[in-house]
Amino acid sequence: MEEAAILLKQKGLKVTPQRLAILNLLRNTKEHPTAETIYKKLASDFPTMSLATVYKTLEVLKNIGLIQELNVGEGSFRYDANTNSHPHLVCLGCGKVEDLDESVLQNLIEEVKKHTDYKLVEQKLYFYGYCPACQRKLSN
Amino acid sequence: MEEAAILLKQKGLKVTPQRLAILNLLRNTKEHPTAETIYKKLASDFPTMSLATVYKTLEVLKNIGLIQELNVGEGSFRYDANTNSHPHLVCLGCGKVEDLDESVLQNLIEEVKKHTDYKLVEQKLYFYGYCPACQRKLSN
DNA sequence: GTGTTTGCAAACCTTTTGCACGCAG
DNA sequence: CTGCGTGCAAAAGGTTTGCAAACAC
Repeated sequence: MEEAAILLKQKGLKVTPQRLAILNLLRNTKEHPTAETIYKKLASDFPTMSLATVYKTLEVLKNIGLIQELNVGEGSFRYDANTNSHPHLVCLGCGKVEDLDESVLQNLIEEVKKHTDYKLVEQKLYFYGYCPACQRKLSN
Repeated sequence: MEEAAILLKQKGLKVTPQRLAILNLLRNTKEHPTAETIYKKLASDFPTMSLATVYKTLEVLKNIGLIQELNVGEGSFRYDANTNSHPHLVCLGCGKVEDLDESVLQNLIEEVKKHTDYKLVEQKLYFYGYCPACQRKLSN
């Protein structure tokens, strides 16, 4: 049985083709797609699947901690199978969303802890700028 | 003439009571209100003002850089007259949103710059946790 | 006076919900 | 078989838009 199916079963969820497809799609991409994007990408394999099912599935996967929801500030959510609340780097030129690593995150958290008496639980960190390729385009 | 009016005039905008009220409200609070909250707070002074006007005004103020829009991840935007893209601290207990200072921000940005070749322009940083008061409530 | 802004209602877009049918276990 | 999951359509919630009337300048 494939890994995604095992993960679902472990959490006591029924393993349906739609759930497998959505989870696998997220686990195999670095693109942080929206619900709409996921829906369209799977439309060819699951022509009858509704957008509501995508949303319901994302909700379930989020609740059991297999994926996380990102809010880059676009009016719709993006989803990520990397559930660390790691920092994201958003390119203002081409719109792509990349990850920054965990080690950077730890340093950022340390810095904030020094300056607050909040008990920190998680964080959503988005840095916006231009990726190397877009920087080159701009300088032309 | 009051400061808010001067700011509007400088940007070539008509100075209307609604605009003044919204801008002043934002400049005199640390609460990061939503459009809805602003609307309700001003309802007693401006009973005929519509929510659409609040939104249109916020859009205008945002475009000329007098306020910024925050997305804490609640499904609605919050607004802030502090236009530095400073980090925010969100209390998971009581929902309040506080600011972290500029000096912390500079350290955070330095750390990220060390690890990326993006040209950074701005950032949206939200740290979630429990404020001291909510920590006390939880431990009871 | 003229063009911008307001206020209302309707439209919009993403996300959520209710419910009958269908499939996984 | 039993109940959870799906698909459809309708609803919801926040935000945006179109347009006529009102107002700033």
